[in-house]
Formats: sequence, structure tokens, C-alpha cells
Amino acid sequence: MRSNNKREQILEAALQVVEKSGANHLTIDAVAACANFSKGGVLYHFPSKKALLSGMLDYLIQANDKRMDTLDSSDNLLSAFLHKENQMSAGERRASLALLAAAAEDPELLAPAKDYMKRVIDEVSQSSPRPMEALTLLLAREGIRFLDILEINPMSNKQTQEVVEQLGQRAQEV
Amino acid sequence: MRSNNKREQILEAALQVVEKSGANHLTIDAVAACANFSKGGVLYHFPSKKALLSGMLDYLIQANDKRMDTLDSSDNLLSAFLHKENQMSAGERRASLALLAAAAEDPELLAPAKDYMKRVIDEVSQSSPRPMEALTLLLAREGIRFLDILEINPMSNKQTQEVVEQLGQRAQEV
DNA sequence: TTTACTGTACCATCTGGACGGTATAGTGAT
DNA sequence: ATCACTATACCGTCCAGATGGTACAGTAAA
Repeated sequence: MRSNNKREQILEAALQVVEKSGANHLTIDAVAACANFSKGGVLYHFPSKKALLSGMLDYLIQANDKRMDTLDSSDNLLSAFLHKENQMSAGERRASLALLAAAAEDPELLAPAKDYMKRVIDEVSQSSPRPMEALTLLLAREGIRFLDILEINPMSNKQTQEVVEQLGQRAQEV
Repeated sequence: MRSNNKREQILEAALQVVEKSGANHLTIDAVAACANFSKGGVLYHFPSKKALLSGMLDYLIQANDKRMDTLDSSDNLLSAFLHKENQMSAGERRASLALLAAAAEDPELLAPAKDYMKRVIDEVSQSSPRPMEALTLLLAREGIRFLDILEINPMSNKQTQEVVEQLGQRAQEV
């Protein structure tokens, strides 16, 4: 569907706006300008700002789900998950900003994200013989992700990658 | 000084607003109403909205620093740090919302938070014979904190506490 | 003809912040 | 002790601009 394509264009623009200016300055006007749409065009696809934010969150969750579906079954679940997360495209990584934007506008918008986290944590815990260890590794990866989202990760790229790789290795033994 | 007291009153109100309505709805008016000040009164203490957000972040960082200063020296650094974090008051925990509010308004406001994270990570890494393990545990704790800030932590209080305690135990051996 | 927009105009509301004013407590000279 | 003045700590009002959203007329492709 072409509309899907256009929707993604708008969502991508919205994420860029958040990245550049902070979630507070995510305005319909700004998104329209960034996506080369008219304001009416944006409102055609997303009838309100909340709808736009919901869309951004869905986009993030769906991207993650897609990764989960194609997990490498030769690895265990956590290991494969961490590995896939490392392969995220810049766009997918930026999609995490949807969390910030939604939290800024209305915390209730985050309910789907909470459900998603629940699924991930449950699946990872249940698929491992050492659930605590698996959970710890997963949480550490999430910690890094949040530091990156907020751009307050003080580690160098190299150092970050070392940590992430080490998490992946330990995940294989769990 | 009494002014310090009033400043804190305003900061506390600001955090309450963010907690209730999301970072986007942190307005000087809302803060004033919540703190039982007039708008002019708030602007007297914080000459601009950015100054208010800076103040919120300082508040958070100072509270953390204060905890760091009083660390129990019979434990190792990480273990003591995690233990202190568990003892945070509700107000101190809510102060983490300053991160959200600042990120929403202008990501550059988070520079001090990044510096703080750098200090913590460096100190914890350097004080441990197994820096990687220590870093992992610290990151896992941060992961939980961020999930709590965004209110997307799907674990029950009990389960969360179990994980946190387990992190603390492992920290003692590191 | 329907779908998917563009473009313009418009409105009500919100927001940051400037500004003038007020009350109170001091301070220092006379 | 009185007067003149200053500093602190606010209050209440006003305004220009931003913002979400509506309405509507037009257009170009499928």
C-alpha cells in the first residue's frame, strides 16, 4: 500500500524532529515541514497529535516484533535478541525516541510499550534455565539503550560496543 | 537560607507536574499553581523555563552526589551505590523525572547528567577488580530505573525488588 | 468518482516572559 | 528616632507568538 509508505515518511520525519529539537517541539507543523507535507496532509494520516504519537509507538514496537520473528533459532532467545538489537538500523534505533515523545505528551500513551516489555521479559525469563541471569543481561542492554536515547551515554562507541558484545557472549551461556 | 527552601518547594512542584501530566505540560503556570505561587514568583526564583529545568537536573544530581558521599566504606563502591539507590526516598526517585523533562525541552540540558554518568561509570569501573561485571550490574540497575521513570516496568514490585536485591548481592562479590 | 492529498484561512487556547506594582525588612546617615 | 533608600520576595496583568485543530476549495492520479 502506498499509504503505508507515506505514513512511514511522516513517522520518520516526526522522529527526526524529536531527535533535533526535543520531544517538546514535536509539533504537527514541524513534522509537516520536515516530511514535505502540508499540515492538512499530516492530519489526513494522523487525525490528531495523539494519533501520531500512537503511530510512532506502534512503529517502534512493530519494528522490534519483526526482529523477534526472524530470530536465529540456533541461538537461545536472549542471545538472538541481543544480537538482533545490535543490528538495528539507524532509523530503527531512532524509533526509540518515540518513547520519549510519548512520555512527554501523555504517559498513558506508553501502555502498549509496557505490554511489549512484559512480553519480552516473560519470554526471555521463561526460555532460560537461569532466568535471573538472563534478566540481568537484558536489563543491562536496556540501560544502554536508554542512555543512548537520552544521549547521556558517557562511554565511547568502542567501549559501548565492548560491553554490548560481552553481554551477547554471556547470553549464549544462559 | 529560606530561599533555598522555597526553591525546593518549586522544584518539588515541578516534578509533581511532570509526574501527573507528562513533561510536555510542565509550564510555569502549572508549576506556580502546584506550588501555590504566582507565575511571577516562580520566575523570580528561576528566570526562565530552561533555568527551572537546569535547577531540576541539579537537584537530581546533587541528591545522587549526596548519596555517593555518604557511602558505606565497608562495602565496595558499587555495592554501596546500589544499596543507597534502593534507599532513595519517593521524592528523590521522582527527581529522576527531571531527566525526562529536560530531554523533552532541549536535549542539550542533559549535558550535566552525562558528566555525572561518566563519573559514576568511571568510579565504579576503576574500583572493581572485574570492571565488566561491575558495569553490567550498574547498567542493569539503570535499566530498571529508566523503566520506572517511564512507568513501563512490567515487573511487579516484588519481582523488581528481587532483581534489585540480587544485583546488590552480586555487587558484593565484585 | 474516489482517494489522497495541497494550500489557505481561520480560531481558541496556551505559553513564556516582560512589566509594573506591593509588602516587608533591613541599613545607614542624620 | 526618623527619614531615605535598597534588597528581597513576591503578585497580577498583559501580550506576542506558538499550537492543535477545523473548514473548505482545489487538484491530480487511479
